[in-house]
Amino acid sequence: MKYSHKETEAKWQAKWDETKAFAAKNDKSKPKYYALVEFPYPSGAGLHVGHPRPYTALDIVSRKRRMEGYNVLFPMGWDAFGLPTENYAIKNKIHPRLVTENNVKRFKGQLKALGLSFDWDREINTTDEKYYKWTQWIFLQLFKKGLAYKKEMTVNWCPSCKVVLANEEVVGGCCERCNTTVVRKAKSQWMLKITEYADRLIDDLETVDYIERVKLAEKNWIGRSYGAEVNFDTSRGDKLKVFTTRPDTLYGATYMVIAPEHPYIEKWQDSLTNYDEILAYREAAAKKSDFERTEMAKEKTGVRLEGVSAINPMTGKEIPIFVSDYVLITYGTGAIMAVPAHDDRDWDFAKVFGLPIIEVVAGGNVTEAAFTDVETGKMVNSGILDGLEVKEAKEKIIEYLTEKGIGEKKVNYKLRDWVFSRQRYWGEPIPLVYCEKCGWQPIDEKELPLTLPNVDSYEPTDNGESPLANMTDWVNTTCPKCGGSAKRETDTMPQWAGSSWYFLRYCDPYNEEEFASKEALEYWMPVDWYNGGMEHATLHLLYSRFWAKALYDLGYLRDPEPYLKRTSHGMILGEDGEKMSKSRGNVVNPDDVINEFGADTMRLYEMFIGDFEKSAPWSTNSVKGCRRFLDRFAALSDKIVDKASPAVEKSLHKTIMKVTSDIEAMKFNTAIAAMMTLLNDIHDAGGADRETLKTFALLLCPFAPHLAEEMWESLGGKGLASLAEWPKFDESKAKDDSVTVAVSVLGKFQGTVTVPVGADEATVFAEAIKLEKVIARTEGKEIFKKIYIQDKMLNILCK
RNA sequence: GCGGAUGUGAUGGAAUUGGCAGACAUGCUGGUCUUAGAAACCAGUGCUUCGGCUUGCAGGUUCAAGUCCUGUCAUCCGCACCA
Repeated sequence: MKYSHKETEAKWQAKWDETKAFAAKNDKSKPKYYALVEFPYPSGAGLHVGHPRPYTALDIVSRKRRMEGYNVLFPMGWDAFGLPTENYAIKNKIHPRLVTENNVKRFKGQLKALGLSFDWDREINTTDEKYYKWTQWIFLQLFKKGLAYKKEMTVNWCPSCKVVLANEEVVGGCCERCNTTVVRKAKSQWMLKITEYADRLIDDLETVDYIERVKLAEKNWIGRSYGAEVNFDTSRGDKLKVFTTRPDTLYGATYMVIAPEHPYIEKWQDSLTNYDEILAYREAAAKKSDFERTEMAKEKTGVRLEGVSAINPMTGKEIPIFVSDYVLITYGTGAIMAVPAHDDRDWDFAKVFGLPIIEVVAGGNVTEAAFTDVETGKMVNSGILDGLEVKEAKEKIIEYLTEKGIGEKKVNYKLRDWVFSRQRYWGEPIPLVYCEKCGWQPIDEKELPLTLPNVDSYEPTDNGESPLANMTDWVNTTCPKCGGSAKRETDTMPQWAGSSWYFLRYCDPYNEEEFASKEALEYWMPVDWYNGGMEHATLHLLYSRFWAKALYDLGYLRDPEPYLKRTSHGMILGEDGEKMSKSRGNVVNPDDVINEFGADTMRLYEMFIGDFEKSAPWSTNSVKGCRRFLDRFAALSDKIVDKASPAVEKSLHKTIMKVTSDIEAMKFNTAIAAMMTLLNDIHDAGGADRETLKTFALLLCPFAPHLAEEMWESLGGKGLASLAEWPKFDESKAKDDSVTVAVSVLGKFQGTVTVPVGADEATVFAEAIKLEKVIARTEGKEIFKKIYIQDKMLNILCK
């Protein structure tokens, strides 16, 4: 059989489409399997060779599941709201909807060319009104549940995009999208209370099968830490509250620090003799971006509050209070007790300001550096805690503080609430109106979707309002509660909104009454296997788990976790080993590869390139190797013999075993290597029988489906290979009858002997002692021990 | 600084529980075919002074270490004053 990838691919893609071979049926008699890949943002650049890697991997899993008899849901859609489209639209004066349409068309064509077995009948698009109706609806449920609130806050502001960015969108102090340095700006924003779910987002990780690094990334991002809140009396007669994870070191607190934005600065104004100096420091801190602020981390700065001091509750000593930007207003209480002997930052600060460093945990040398070890030290200079270990001291002091009413146990998180407002056009309108009398009111759910009006210009206004703010017709409305005049919210939702629940919509994509029917959700959810980028572990993954939990709490979902299993793929790098980028000029275009070598080769190579979880550089030469394999496979149809040799039969069963288990373990590269070995074996044997080749075609089908179908058909296979039964192996046929056993003398390898499988030590030894090298090594020596691992090795010890 | 990962031939990478390091592929060398090239096919391919030596480096545990332990170096990624 001559292999022409263009013909073969066109033929089978058409056939799959016609027969709707991969449509997920609502057939509840079969066990379901929901495989999910992250839906792409349809950018103008088209598909990138990085995209097909995760898609092909889960396509392989999905195809195998279908062949194993599962009812498989493997859907695809478009996460199409977002900044690049809007920026492109502004620049080229095209409506973002049109830009999106074109990009989707391009992406879809490219994905189809890869022969991915998506159920295109369930395609969704986050910018579709019928879709974002439900994004808005879910937002309203969150609002009604008290999970959305408006807050005046300093936000990350990108002066170029003129948009507020979430912390997660700020990379190295710069806008994730345009790389402009981000500044801080006060703005009233809609926030979602993801922090209310912090504990559950951590604790429920125990119930799911995520790869460890994803769990760790989420845990670190949420950053839960246990400690205590302690109230310090001040000379003003009020109390200054701090959070600390080291209450055990309380005796060593020799000063306190508050954040520049701390409200007590105003409160204490009349007592502060250097108020102007403090205000000047605050202003200087506010001008710095977060990035500059951390850049300055090496040098500690600050100003002492003259006129107010605090009392260490354990020592009774008066201690000074400082304002310094190394304390953040957004974490804990915005104030700390400083223990320079046992905290690096406090130590640095104390050195700059000549503050006392009092050791309270023995074990280090606090004149040299802070001693922060919590495992080995013993408490000293600590009154009631003396002699205790750190852990014991922590418990005892918290008990004491609680009893005296000075403090209490407290848990804190690094996770912040989610800034949910964007001053942009191309996003879901937030379905709320503001009434002078009634405050913020949700619009009537019957009015959903609240659609994006057409505007003349998509550019944000200079004062940072969304372009929608200029649409007075749209903005002015009536209050759903009192009927009086009211104004719509003109901010839109962030790109993360649509992707926070899309996996639910796939279950029932055309439902106009609900975001998905309970029935569909209960059949398909949760997602059985979700693969996606590592970069989403702390963003999309966390957000969508949060929404799923909120919907669960509201009774819309049966399970509190949306994904049973989460895996992550490595990046595909350029041939030079660097990240692919236009500026480096090392981008490989998938269209070219498909055109020259075919989709099957592309798929195979993407999987053969290396360990799925690790990044790997592209190599055009290696692509050829995959094509060569397919050519040689196709040529097998000319090498049909009546009966396969025993060697081929054994190789076949070994390969079925290997491919079957490797797919489950995401070891696609070794699965392919196993099939290459089978091909070599058949080749060496001069061919194989029809049934062996048919089985081979089925094994290859998830990886290179077009050629596999062609082969299957030419060998007389019935129906589609893609829907045939997954091959079974016979373990007894995969077993070897004889095995080579390695022989060592004193741990050094000397040679091998071939013995029947399961041979005992005496048999192996009898053969081994005939080896020349073994004779030379053991001659005239006393053999005092033999170590034999059945079927593997024999080690002879002599002296 | 903290957290995570990775170091194996010329290259991408294989190698359950410690048990023949280098599967599979690329590249390279030689050959067959061809006027020639490409393709295809066949043979070879870690290094070696032929004793041996080899999984970043240095130790250790073990009959046996790429794999376990200690230390160290390098690279990549993420977070970044989170008290």
